[in-house]
Amino acid sequence: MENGNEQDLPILSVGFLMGVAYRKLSAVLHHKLRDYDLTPEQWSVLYTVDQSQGLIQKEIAERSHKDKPTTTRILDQLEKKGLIHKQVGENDRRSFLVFTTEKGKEVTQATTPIEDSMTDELRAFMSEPEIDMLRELLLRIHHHLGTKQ
Amino acid sequence: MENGNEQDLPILSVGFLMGVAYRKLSAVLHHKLRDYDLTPEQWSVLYTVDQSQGLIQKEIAERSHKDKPTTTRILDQLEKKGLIHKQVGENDRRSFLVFTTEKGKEVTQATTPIEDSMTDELRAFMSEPEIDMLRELLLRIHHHLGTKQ
DNA sequence: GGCGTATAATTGTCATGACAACTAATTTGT
DNA sequence: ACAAATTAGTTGTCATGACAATTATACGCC
Repeated sequence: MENGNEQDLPILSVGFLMGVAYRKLSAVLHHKLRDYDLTPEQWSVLYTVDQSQGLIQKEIAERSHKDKPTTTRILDQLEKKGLIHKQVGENDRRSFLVFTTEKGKEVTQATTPIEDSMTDELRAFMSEPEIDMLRELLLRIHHHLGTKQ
Repeated sequence: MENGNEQDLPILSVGFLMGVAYRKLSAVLHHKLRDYDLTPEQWSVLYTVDQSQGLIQKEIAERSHKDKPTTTRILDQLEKKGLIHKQVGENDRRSFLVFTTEKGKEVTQATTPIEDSMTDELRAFMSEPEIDMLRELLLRIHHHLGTKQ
């Protein structure tokens, strides 16, 4: 039936367009990850942990751009799924060092190509320079709008 | 102290960069709207209703790119705040026509310049052609990745 | 005209994210 | 060395968004 997009997108501000585009990208990735019982955000945290074993949660939060409560909860879920484990820090008993389990390493290996394939989705309708430009503009927003975090 | 962004952004995929940029834009707009007790998403629905009085919820959902449950809940809040009111449809008693109240019209008038000013934030570090390009690329993602909705 | 299907809206559940408050451990300042 | 301030992490609440299921009404087909 193709709803047709008759009057489409009355609000054209960059912020709202970005919300729409972001949710579509997330939905596509979530769908691609369906066999692994991982959300896109869980994937990003798992990947971060896998790349740098033994980070403390604060560092994971910074690298995956989540606040501390969100990071705690996502790590809880990854732990429940047996993908990561924590180890109390020796120097600082307030913190935990986080590592991927064997299963976590396997899942990361299996899913990283899936995340990579997201760029291919974009290549279907964007040139390589356009993708680079988009990435650069998003990074610029990230670097200039940082009030907090 | 400026955390310094030492190792910054290990995940450089467009999807994750967009999530980060989107959350920053939302946070800035939310902050600008603080005096009006409106979230960015509530604002977008209020604005949509104000622009086209008498839409049914399904149409509001389409235009603001939210699903029906989300639209219901945001409208509930706008109604609780006295910014909109619903009216049972004459032709179709399943649906409601939604209108802004006087207060809703005033708030929309007062806040629309705030939303407009978001683009000025971007102009601080992006040229006008870059902003146009960004908007166009986001729209292209919107139009090409539409599995559903 | 009545039954089956489609549609508008609501409700419920879960994940994420923002924010505030809190606990426990560590560091600072004197 | 001890109190005050800082830091790591957790918990709670709320808004949003995705998804599934439900209710009530309307439509279509025979």
